[in-house]
Amino acid sequence: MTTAPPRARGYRGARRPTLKDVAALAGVSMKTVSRVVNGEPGVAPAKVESVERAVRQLDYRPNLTASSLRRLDGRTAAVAALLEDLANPFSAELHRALEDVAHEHDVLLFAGSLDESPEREKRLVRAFTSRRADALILAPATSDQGYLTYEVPEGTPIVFVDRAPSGYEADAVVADNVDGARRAVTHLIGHGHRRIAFLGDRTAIQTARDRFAGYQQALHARGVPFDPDLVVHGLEDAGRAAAALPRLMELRDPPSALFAAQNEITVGAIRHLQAAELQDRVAIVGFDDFPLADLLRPGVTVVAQDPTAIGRAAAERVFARLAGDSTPARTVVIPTRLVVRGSGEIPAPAGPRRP
Amino acid sequence: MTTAPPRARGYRGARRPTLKDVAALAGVSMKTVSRVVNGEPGVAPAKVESVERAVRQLDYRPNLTASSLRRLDGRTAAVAALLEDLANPFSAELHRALEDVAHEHDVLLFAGSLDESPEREKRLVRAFTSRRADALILAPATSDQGYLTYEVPEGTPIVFVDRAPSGYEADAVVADNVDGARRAVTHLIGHGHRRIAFLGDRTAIQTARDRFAGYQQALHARGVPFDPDLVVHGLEDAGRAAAALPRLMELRDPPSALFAAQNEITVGAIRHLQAAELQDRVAIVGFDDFPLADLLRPGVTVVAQDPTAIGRAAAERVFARLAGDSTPARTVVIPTRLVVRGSGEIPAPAGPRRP
DNA sequence: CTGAAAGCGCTTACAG
DNA sequence: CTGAAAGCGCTTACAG
Repeated sequence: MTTAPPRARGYRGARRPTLKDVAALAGVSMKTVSRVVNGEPGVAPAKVESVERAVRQLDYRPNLTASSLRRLDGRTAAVAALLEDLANPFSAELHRALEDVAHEHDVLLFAGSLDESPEREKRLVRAFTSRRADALILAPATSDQGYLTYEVPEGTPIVFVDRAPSGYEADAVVADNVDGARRAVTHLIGHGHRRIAFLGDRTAIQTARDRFAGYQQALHARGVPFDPDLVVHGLEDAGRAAAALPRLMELRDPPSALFAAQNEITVGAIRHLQAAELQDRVAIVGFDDFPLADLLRPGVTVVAQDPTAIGRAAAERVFARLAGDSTPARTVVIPTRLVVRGSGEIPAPAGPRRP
Repeated sequence: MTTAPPRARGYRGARRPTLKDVAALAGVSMKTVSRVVNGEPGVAPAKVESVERAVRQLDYRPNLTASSLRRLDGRTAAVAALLEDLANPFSAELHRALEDVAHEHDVLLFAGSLDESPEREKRLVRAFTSRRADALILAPATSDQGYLTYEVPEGTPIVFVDRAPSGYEADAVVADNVDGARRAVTHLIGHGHRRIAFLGDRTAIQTARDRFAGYQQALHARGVPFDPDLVVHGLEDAGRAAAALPRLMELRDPPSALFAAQNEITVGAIRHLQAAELQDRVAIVGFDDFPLADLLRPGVTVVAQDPTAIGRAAAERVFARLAGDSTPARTVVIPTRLVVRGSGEIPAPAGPRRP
């Protein structure tokens, strides 16, 4: 209990007043109070007045959980967002964009981090469903979301963000990962690099596989040989990314450029490059923008996703579905943008490598 | 509606099954199903078995909003966090820490950004209260929270984070803003600076005033004259902070050091220093750490708050109150930490200023 | 324009 | 160990 000072008015310490209490004080039926509280028309002005006075006097606040229980549509005006990690700037910006659109619709947001844990995803989906969230926005950690079929009622829209669904048909808003990665690597090739390392997250993650595919496609398109020694998967955080670099840089024929396929990986790689004083000699392009990328020296060239646009688009799909849109599931692809800042334009060292 | 494939089992397209449906299928009373679902002891094993079979067959999921409506304690197992801006790394980390503790208690989190808007704060407090959140965690945008007395029922704990309450008695978890600012400025004085600018947020914000007080105290303690020309308040974002610098640097007697009293302000100031190529000549210490502060050149010296510690402590207060702790409201002060990285150790230029 | 009765999906408070 | 009845705070579906 917080030790609040005694209340100046209204109920004090007693149970919260209910519709019934307001009705009794105003001398009308519960139904009339309900009409006034919900702004329904067709109530005599005098009764409206006396209900409003009673509401003020009692500090009455409607109980939305009770009203949603009885309402036919069962809406709770709450939507759940299940994202990768709310502390990561990508998820945080996405979350903020979702909040802004939800706020326009007077809808609140539940939020949860999945941390790449399929179990956590299932647990949270169930928790939000039990609380009757009106819709789910999901950046899945599972590789197959077939379980949603029996876990979530059909009336509850699900919109996937960042990662496309698998085993379940639903709207999705994703970045063009293959194309973005291709552009990043093509950019490096354009600056003369032929030894380009791939630094990626766990291959269980679809977007990680897509970015790897884009990397391979870019090499192939420009006739740059693919060398598995330059590929590192499974870099789950900045620390592991930094730790993976020494081995790469000590190869007989080390990479002259790095493609870091996720923001944490980019930061980890740069931390190592700076520690080894290689930041002006080894080129790097990252996938995902991050705050302050422009303030590092050199500035960090990235393929930027637009988490705000992704979030807004996802929220718009949610509210379209809630408004009754029953067209087939669609996937919205948000394009990426190459942001040139310096690190990606470091040229390959001149050498005998190219005939 | 998402266009899910036909369900393999359970209800399909029909309404969700209820306790009553399970009871009918299992051939027991609703009360028995309730007992099994809630893990209450004292049900014959055979009945447990047949209830569990019916639950699986129907894909029954209890409706938590209904159960919380009827329960005596009325708990919804949801807590609301009203923070400054979920996209700001400080709020995002704080939010994540809250989530982690809540998750340990099987409690979900509602989240909202206040954007320094008192109206938005009141609207969201009401929205969360209407949804019967079990507790509120609040980084207030209002200057007086007296309205909480009649807006939030006494049984609902409120814990303030980052900013202390005013006009309302409640637990709070805050950083030591005065002391942190004092240490930052003392550190700059220790490197010979006597012309130290203060770059602060709107003075309507208590923490902004506290940090300004710490700045003044440090000057006073070391006998450095206070010059109002070196003080800029009202810097609401990085852009305004950057835009405020030219005027300062063009003073007849410009500052040799900056104290940036918030992370966005620090970033804005650095953006200007880099653009003007002053980053190696003008010292800066920021309040609040931020990601990549160590990777800038020079590294950015900051007085770091610990948003994770603040969040954990706040969540712990919440769950202590929910568990029945009725001791007087307390304020937990989380100490700050000076993190030396280079920008704060740039010495004052030698000059005739000091006798 | 207004209200009495029933019911949303659960748990409580009993009685057996 | 089990269940029938009542009720949480609202809205629905009526009837007047």
